Amino acid sequence: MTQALAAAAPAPRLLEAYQRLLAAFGPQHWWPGQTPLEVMVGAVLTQNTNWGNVERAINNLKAGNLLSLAALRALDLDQLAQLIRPAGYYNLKARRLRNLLDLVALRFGGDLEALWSLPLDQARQALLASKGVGPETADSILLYAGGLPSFVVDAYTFRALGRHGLAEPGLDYHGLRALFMASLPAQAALYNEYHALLVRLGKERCKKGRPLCAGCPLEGW
DNA sequence: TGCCAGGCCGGGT
DNA sequence: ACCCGGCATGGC
Repeated sequence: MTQALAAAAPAPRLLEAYQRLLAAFGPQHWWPGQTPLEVMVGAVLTQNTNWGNVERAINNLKAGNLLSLAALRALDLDQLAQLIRPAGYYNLKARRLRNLLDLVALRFGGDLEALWSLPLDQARQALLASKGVGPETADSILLYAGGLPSFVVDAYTFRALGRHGLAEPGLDYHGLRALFMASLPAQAALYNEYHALLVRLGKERCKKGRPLCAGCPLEGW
């Protein structure tokens, strides 16, 4: 009974974990990007890639005044690839960006509000239909560009929840996302901060470079 | 110097 | 249903 309850009721722990992280690290002010389009571009560019490299790529686009739907779609694939080269996987990501930009232009008439206005599941499916947009990229776009309450799961989330026993092992992306969304009120501001805090936690390293630091906000709890 | 970073896809078992 | 290789740059 006690065990069943503990396994079936992670909600209070997930909320308390959030409160601890927020108390320890403070607000993270995500996403680091000013416009919805910039956030979308960044979401693709940051796939398996350090954010510092993404910033270089985005700065290239900004420097050319290219950070608009029309300007980006006017580039040919090789030009785009060279501009985003610092972000790595640049040929691949140029195609992925093009797919996504085409989706916005052709299916939504270039109006992102038309995308955000859909029911969450439909907006998510629309993004996932774009080749190169997987679950994390889709949820990042929905949450950080669209302001919709779609929880973002990433590698840090898996590690943190596993390490601290906050979710049963073996949950996949969908399972973990569903757990968060069932455990927390559906508030974009909360999801925004929580994911950012989990990334912050993941980036924390003790001085020896090991993944678990003394003084971790979730340590021994 | 090697390893890693806010994934995703396609092909093979 | 998993498992794996490919994709690429820059920082530590």
